[in-house]
Amino acid sequence: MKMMRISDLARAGGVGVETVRFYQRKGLLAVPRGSAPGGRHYGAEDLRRLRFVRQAQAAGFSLAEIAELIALDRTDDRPRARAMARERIAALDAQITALAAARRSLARLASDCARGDAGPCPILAAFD
Amino acid sequence: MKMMRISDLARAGGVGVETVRFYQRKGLLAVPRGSAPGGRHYGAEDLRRLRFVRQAQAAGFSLAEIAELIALDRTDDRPRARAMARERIAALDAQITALAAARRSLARLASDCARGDAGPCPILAAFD
DNA sequence: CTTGACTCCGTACCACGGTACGGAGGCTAT
DNA sequence: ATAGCCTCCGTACCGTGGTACGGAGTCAAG
Repeated sequence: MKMMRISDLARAGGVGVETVRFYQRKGLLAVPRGSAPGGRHYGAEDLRRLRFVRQAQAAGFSLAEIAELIALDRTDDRPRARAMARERIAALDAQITALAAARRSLARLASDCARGDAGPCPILAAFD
Repeated sequence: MKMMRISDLARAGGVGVETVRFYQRKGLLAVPRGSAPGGRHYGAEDLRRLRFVRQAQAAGFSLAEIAELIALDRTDDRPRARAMARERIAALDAQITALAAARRSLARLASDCARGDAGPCPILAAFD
């Protein structure tokens, strides 16, 4: 687990080395202790953070918001954390609803455009 | 309905004039017949297209894919239309599943970080 | 002690989806 | 007929989230 180099961290997190460095610049990941050049580079905590960033992104947070969440974690600012979670949940609900509606429209489109069907394949009317 | 100017079309479609022009450049919207400068500019068909673009975007299609869909509509290419719809549905299913999972994690986070609660508010562990 | 693999660091570049700006010209009302 | 608002058109710029590149340094193995 210890003595990970940046390339190991990147691989473990499922991203590229350049992406790790990009996250470091954005303040999402700590840059390894300036000294200790030959010793440890990254540890379990860094991987935890990297995974958090990816998951939070999947939840729809922007990198700026994720930076804020990390700061909140350090300061243990519960009210703000709660607020951000609630806001995001509301946005997620709206998004899920919209995607489900789009899915229904597309399913209808796919069946209307069935191979060899004589009826119309009204792509432009798909979302009416 | 007739004699819409670009600003009317934009308003009706819920976008800015510059966005309409951007879509025209991308081939998503027809640019008004070069002649007839004082006469009609845009009609119901243009608004239909504009609305289609926005809905298709909401369904997760990129603008390039939307351009392809419009071309498919003109050529009535059913197999391809079906394939694109099916592909998008699969992506949508994956995305909806991921968002629902994220939603659950956030709901747990929000309740764990309840105001005044003495327990931990483990933001970084939210997605474990 | 040189080669190769790796690090750090800065800068530049990319795709996507817009958004803004400035100039030339046209329509309409005063 | 001139002001004001609109159109068209090209070009430039923006934020987001990366991705690539080139140089300088370090480290271990051959």
